[in-house]
Amino acid sequence: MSNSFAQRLLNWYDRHGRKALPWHHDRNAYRVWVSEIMLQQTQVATVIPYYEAFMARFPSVEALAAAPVDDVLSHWSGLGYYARARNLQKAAQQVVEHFDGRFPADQAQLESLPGIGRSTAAAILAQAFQQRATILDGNVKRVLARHHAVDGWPGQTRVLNRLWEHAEEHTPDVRVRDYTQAIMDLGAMVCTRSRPDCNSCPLSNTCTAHATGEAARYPASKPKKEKPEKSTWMVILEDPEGRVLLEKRPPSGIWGGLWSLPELDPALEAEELAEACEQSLGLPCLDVTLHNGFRHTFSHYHLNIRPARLSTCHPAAIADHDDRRWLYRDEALALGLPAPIRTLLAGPEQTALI
DNA sequence: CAATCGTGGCG
DNA sequence: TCGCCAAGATT
Repeated sequence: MSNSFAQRLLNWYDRHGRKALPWHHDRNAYRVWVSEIMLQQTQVATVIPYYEAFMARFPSVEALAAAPVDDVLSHWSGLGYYARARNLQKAAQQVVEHFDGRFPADQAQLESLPGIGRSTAAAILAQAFQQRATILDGNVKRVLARHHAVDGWPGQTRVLNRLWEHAEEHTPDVRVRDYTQAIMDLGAMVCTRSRPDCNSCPLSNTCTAHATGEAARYPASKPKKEKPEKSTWMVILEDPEGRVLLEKRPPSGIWGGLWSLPELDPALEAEELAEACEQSLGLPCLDVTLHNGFRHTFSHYHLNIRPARLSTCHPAAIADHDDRRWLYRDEALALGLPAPIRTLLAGPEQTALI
């Protein structure tokens, strides 16, 4: 099968593929696993600096399992999808406890670990254990949707199953590790979302979409729906020494497990902030300054953040607690904070009215 | 099955 | 400025 789909891809990979990414050296299951989790819905260039810092701090599955969860989250701060970080540590603890610190070379056992689904388990099998397994990420979906002219949005189960079938049938018995990297690289470098470079593609001869000049039409885009607008008050409560109050967010939901500024009811009027602050936080509010609001865009809604800086007297009335702490701003920035909160705490003071 | 979960880059 | 979406998994 010297001219098979897989073989053409491997020949292309030998010349053009990416072989020097940070998780490509000292390759073991732990390093591959961490990279795969970080790379979920996250671009390679974004991941690289996070990966380097994370591996320096947590060089082994044992180190990760034993670390304080806030430490793990702080290394994830800014990456998004924070359930990945919490699941990562849970899985590390399970690997240490149930598998004696060694990742199982088995699809079902890998999928039993939190945060590892079908594609990630396959990636670990192929990349770390060189075992035949089939991945299906965004790149592979795009390559296969074009090559086989698969109609419909890949978010639909029906379409997804068809893509999985194509992915399985192309997976070779030899050089699976390189093949897995190859098909992702082709999607990232040649079969790109916009302006695919079909002239450089080793698969164009057999590509159905290319034959009809419709490569750009695949895969079908997600049906669009309106994004709801939500609002919130984010309160910078500051004591005379410049310390600010942070609260640990509940483990699930947006920014789960991260620290953030206290939130107040979005229905409140600006004039009601002082009283609401005293009631919900139990501290006297001496002064209120409103700042420019800004909008943070999520994948499925927009959050209008209205910051207010409140001053209070010395906070000795409230001792630090597991989920409530007074911190200087540089200390706060060292915690796991959502990106908008980091901006708010680090940014210049703005005094314009909302 | 559809909704949820972040952020930054890019056209 | 804005919509789309990226090495998906979970509920």
